[in-house]
Parts: sequence; structure tokens; C-alpha cells
Amino acid sequence: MNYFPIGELSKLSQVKVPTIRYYESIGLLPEPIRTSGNRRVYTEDSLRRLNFIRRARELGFDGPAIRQLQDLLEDPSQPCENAHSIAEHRLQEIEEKLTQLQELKSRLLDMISCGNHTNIESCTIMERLDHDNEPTPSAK
Amino acid sequence: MNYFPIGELSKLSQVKVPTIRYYESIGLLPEPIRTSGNRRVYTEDSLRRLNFIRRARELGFDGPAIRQLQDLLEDPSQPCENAHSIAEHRLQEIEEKLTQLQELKSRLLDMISCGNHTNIESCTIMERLDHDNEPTPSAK
DNA sequence: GCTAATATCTATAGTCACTAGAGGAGCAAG
DNA sequence: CTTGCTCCTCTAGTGACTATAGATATTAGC
Repeated sequence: MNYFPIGELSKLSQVKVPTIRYYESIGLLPEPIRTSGNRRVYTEDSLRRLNFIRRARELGFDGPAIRQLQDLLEDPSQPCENAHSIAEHRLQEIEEKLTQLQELKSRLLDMISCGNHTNIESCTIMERLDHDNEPTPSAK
Repeated sequence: MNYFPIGELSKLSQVKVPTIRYYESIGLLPEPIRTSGNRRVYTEDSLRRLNFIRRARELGFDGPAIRQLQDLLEDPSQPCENAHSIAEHRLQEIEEKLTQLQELKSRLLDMISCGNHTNIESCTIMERLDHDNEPTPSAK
């Protein structure tokens, strides 16, 4: 088994050094052993865990969710319904964002399809931002 | 013309009171006049400006972008190409986000389409997070 | 007019997920 | 042994807010 320093782990995982230390500080990544000179020493297992965190982050899971998923990993005999419900919850969030963004995109497209004109007064972009026909202030 | 306090402005705009003060502090919303008792007093114009900010925020414009758009509004004789380029830039960002989210969604769907099983060991969600076939750590 | 409830004020600190910087010390090669 | 790199800790900054504390103002009821 090989041991490597934080810079190496950073390269292998594509996670920046300060971010690795940050993950450790918030308890996502366990504290590694240290050399006599106080340097962190990591193993393949650290890399596996860090990659797990990176992938979960890429999927948009936040700190608490990742912690839950990790707990599940630690105890693989658990029913996986928990993992499912976490993932499904994320999926729902993503669907919502997708819908919002799509609407947003079409609004922006509308705006940009602003014909020939020379100044702000006749610009549909500004017009829409300034007195949109109230997209229902039902908040975000 | 009516004058109203911050709570009223908050209700009318659907923007929380501390957020309104925050916008003022970062220079997005101009400082309103005050009563003899030091309370902020707003007008219809404040509401219009705040709604402008809210809508721009909903469209995902960040502080600097909103300031740019506001500057354009203040000087309506300017060519509107500027507004266009800001909006187009935003559109590009939105397209990117959309693509990312869609990929993300299909990855999550893949995960969730985990058949009948009883524990984590046989759960595709955990499997994928734990040792995905490296979605190329090219990172974001 | 007085009192109690509500609204508002300022200032500071906390959130999330990092990123950046200062200042110091370990370590490997020439 | 000195240069240069990596690493250490600690503090502070980011953006866009949210939350809290303690003080003051305004309003409604009596």
C-alpha cells in the first residue's frame, strides 16, 4: 500500500489542497495520520473517500447529504431505501431547477429577439426588466 | 405619491426586509430618505427599482451585472448593445447550466433505477458513488 | 396621555463551500 | 548547507444573504 502527501492526493483526486483540508475540517474526510514533521499522509482509502465526496458534490449533494451517504457506506447491510430517498430528493430539486432555467432561457431569448433600434428606450430587454408584466411575485 | 416604510416595501416586492437593507448596503438600491425618527421611507420609485433587482436576480444576474443594467437604465440614450451583450452572456451561462443539470439528472436516474435488492451492497447508487467508472476527473 | 405591542434601527456574526494570503517549518537535491 | 518546493496553521475574504441582540420609534387601544 502506498502513502502519499496532500499534494499527491490533490492531483489524483482533482480536488485542491485547501479544499481537502476544508473537507477534513468539516468532518467529511477523516483526519489522516501525520509524519513526524506533522504532514498529512494519505492512503488509497483516503483517495477513494475523497473521490466519493467529489462525485457526490458534482451531483450537487450538500454536506449533510454526503455525510448521510457516507454513513450508509459504512454499514452496507442497511436497507438502501435511505440512499434512494436521498437521491430522489436531489432529483426533485434538479427537476425544479431545470424547469426554472428553461423558463428563464425562453424569457431571455424573447428579450434578445429585440429588433432594430438604437437606444435603450426602444430596447425590449430593459423594458421587460423594468416593468415586466409581473411574473407573479410568488417569490423564488 | 405615497410613502411607505420598509415592511410595506417588503410585502409589495416580496423581498425580505434584511435583504432590502442588504441591497442598500451594497449599493444596488439607493439610500432612501428618512423620517425624523431615522426610519427609511420609500416611494413607488423604490418599489420599481427593487422589483427590477428582484427580476434580474430571478434571471440569475449577479451584483455587478445588475449594476451594469441599472447604469444603462439611468442613461436611456445609450446604445443598447451593452444590454444585449450582458443578456447574451447570461444566456450562454444558462445553456451551460442546463446541459450540466440534464446530464446530472440522467446520472441520478440511472442510479435510482436500481432494481429489487435489500441492502447497500447491491445498491447501484452507492456503487456508482463509490467507484464510478471515473467520469473523467476533468473536474468543473 | 399612557402603555403595550409591533416595526424598525444599527451592528455584528453566522451560513455554505470554498479561496486566498501571511508567516513559518519540513524535506529533497545539488 | 542552502535553495526551492511542499506543507503547516491561522485568519480573513467571497456572494448573497440570514439571524441575533439590544435600542428606539411608531401605532393602537384604553
